[in-house]
Parts: sequence; structure tokens; C-alpha cells
Amino acid sequence: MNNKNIQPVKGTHDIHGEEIKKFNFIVEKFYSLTNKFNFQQVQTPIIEHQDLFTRSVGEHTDIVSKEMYAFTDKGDSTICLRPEATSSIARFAASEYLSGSMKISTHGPMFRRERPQKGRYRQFHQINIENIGEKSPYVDFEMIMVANSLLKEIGVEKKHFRLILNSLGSQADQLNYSKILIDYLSQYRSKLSETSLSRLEKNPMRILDSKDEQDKEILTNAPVISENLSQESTVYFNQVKELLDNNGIDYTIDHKLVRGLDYYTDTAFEFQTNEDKRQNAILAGGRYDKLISLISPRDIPGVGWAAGVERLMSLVNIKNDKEEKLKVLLAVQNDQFLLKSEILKKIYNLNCIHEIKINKNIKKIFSYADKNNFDFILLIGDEENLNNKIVLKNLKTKEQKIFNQSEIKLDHEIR
RNA sequence: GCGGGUGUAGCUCAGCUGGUUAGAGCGCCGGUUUGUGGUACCGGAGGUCGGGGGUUCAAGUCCCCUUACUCGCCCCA
Repeated sequence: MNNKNIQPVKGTHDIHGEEIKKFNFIVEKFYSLTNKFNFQQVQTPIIEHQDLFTRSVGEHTDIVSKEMYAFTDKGDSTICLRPEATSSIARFAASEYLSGSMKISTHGPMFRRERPQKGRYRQFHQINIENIGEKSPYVDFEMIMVANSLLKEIGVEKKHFRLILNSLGSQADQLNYSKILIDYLSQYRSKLSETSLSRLEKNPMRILDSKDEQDKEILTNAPVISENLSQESTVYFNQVKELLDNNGIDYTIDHKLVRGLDYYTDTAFEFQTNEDKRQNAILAGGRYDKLISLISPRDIPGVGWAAGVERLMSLVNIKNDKEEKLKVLLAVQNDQFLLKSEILKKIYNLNCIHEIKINKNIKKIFSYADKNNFDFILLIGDEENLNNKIVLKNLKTKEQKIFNQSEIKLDHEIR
């Protein structure tokens, strides 16, 4: 027999105990907040056509080029586990969008085949909101505002995170700026790192994000995107900033903030924690006016963000919430005593947390109840079973009574 | 894809420069207490020391390979 342990798949993990409480806490806060802003919940499938992401996220991005879980279906279609949610929501919106502002909230598991480490998993969970159909500085501001409130709401202190902001400009601006950047960087070809050199052709703006020391040095005098934006994008960005200023949301402008997904235009933002130097991006997003046109015949603007639930969990402390309901343990010394007993129906009808324990050792029963913080024990031991009696003990007051099983009124006695 | 660290009981870990029968705490089972919670004390079960190879009279300990986990790089939430 093969009785070796089967490990969870690399980079995946079971969420349980205190962790699942944190997880649910964050997701519940997320929905209660976004419901207030009239976001409508949508659940999209976990599997999608691979095309969806190559066309939206971009085939040269790491996410698509090396981190996708893709497989061929029994038909001939190439299916993948979604690496992010925005593309799926965009697909949904492309078919369902009517007019005005379509506000969507969602959450669920995402999959990226990366090397796992602290705060980074192959299956991880995101909460997302998207606002599709309306382009306005207010809409961008509102997304950031909700993000900021959520962090506050789940108890992440203001001093533990910061908001980084940038504008990438319109698609035309990005093309224009890329050329300027290529011109500048070309004179340093021999000094650029290998990855930056390959990006020079495919996606020059990503070079701004380089962690290479020499690249960073070269970039200090590089032309800045904010000085190469169209008038329209500049005004737009200024108005987003004005709304943030007037509503007390602090931010830092970082001209080098570029998102790792190709579809972003204009406003880009990222909430970073200073708790953890490594995986410090806890929530990130931006505007994506051309995304829907990449995957459908329609051309609809949008803006959105995603936050990593596991990363938020590491910043959240929840107080040990007191059980509001009473806990009742029905203990029998022999499972045969349950066969004809009326007591099961009565206990199932109680508005209490209840558990049935079968153990011949009375001491064990009480010890178990004590360790697990039960309020009451209902006991049918060998003696009680003989004449259909049942013992009820209040473990807090230590008061103990004996009843006939058929006569005991549980909802009257347990409160 | 590339580096570093770690794999010993169900869990958390000791185990010195190789040297008798591999240890502790927690948990579990039983007893002191015939059916009443905590504490204490006593006893018990439970290990191919991640796997394979090598060096040696002798390997949990040293060397090589492999695998899993973990931390970091890249990248990202």
C-alpha cells in the first residue's frame, strides 16, 4: 500500500483556523464596502480561453509568457487557469454592457506558475472592483477612494501603507513616449541589462521598472513620462490628483510606476506596504481604456484594481471574536443510545452550536468540553440510558439537573 | 529559470569534533480518582532520522546525487 503523505501542489495551501477567519473577514468587509458604493457582484469562471489573456494582458508579459497554467482541452481549444480577473470582467462587460457606468465587484482564486515565496503563491486570491463605461477623473478617484477605505476598514494602519500614483497617458502618448525613451536608451545599449535590452524592442516602458543598479543609474536622466503627456491626459491626471487632495488621501507620484500588464492607460496606482520589503504591492490597478477593444469589437473604457487577499491577511489582526451562540455538547457513552433517542431532533432545532460526542470515558467527555469551551453538556451515560434519563450540566455555573429524555425542553433550559 | 537554508514521533524541535538500545515538550491513550471539567504525578503507544548512493570498524551526524518545503532574485496581488 502506498501510504505516503500527499502534499498540496507546490505553491498552494489549505486555509484554515485563524487564517480562514482573516480571509473571510477581508472578503466580507470588501463586499459590505463595495455594496455601499453600488458595485454589483459577479463571479466569472476560473478557466478561460488562453487567448483572452494573450490579447489583453499581453503576450510579452511574464504573466502570459511564462506563468500561465494552460492545457489543451479534449476538443482543440487551449484553456487556462485565469492569472487575473480584470480580463474576464472585461469579456463579460463586452457582451453585457448597455450604457452608463457598470460597477462590478468580484473575488476568487487566481493562478500563476511562479516560484513560491513569502506572500506569493501559485494559487492566490484576489478581490477586484471594476468600473466600466465611464471615463471621468471622478471614477478613477472613486476607485482609489474605495481602496483606501477598505484598507482602513480592515484595520491596516495608515502609517503601514502608501499610495503610489502615476499617469501612463493615452495609447498615443505611450507610443510617442516609447519612441522618446528608445532614443534616449539606445545610446546606452552596451550598458543596459539583458532583460532591459530585450524590452527595448518589445515593451520599452517596462524598463522604467528595472531593479538593475546600472539600469537605474541610466534612468535617472531619462525623459519623464509626465512631461510627454498630451494636454488631455495631463488635465485628466491633474483632476484625479485634485480630488485626492480635496478628500484627504495622501499619495506619492512615481514617474517610474509601470504596471506589469500591458493594458493600462492614464491613471495607474499601487498601494504598497512598508511592513514587507519583498512583496510590497498589496493592491494595484489603473485605467484600461483600450482593453475591451482588444478582446471584442466594442470600445469601452474602464478602470479597476485588484488586491491580494493573502497579502492583506498578513497585515490584519483580528481580535478573538467571542462566540455569540452557546455551545452545547451532547455526549453519549455508547453510540447505540442515539438510535431511538428523541434528543437529536431537539438539539438540531436549538439555535446553538452543537456537537455529538461518543466516548465511554466520562472524564474525557468533560475534559473535551472544557478545552473546547462548551457551555453545556447533555449526557446520556449507561445509567441514564437504562431509564431514558438525561443529565444537563451548565459548565459555567456547574449546576446539574436530570430530566426524562422525552420531557426535557432544551430551548427552555439552555440559554 | 537562478541562488541560499532546512527535512529527526501526529505537531514544534534537541541531538556537541561520527561512537552502545535516537531524545524532549505538546498532543493522544491509560492510571492515581469504578461516572464529572482544571492542575499535579505515574505509565503507554507512536521513528525504514525525506529518498538513493558513497567514505568508514562505525553515519541522524561527513561527501555526492535526488526530492520536498522554505527564503531570496526575476516578476507580481
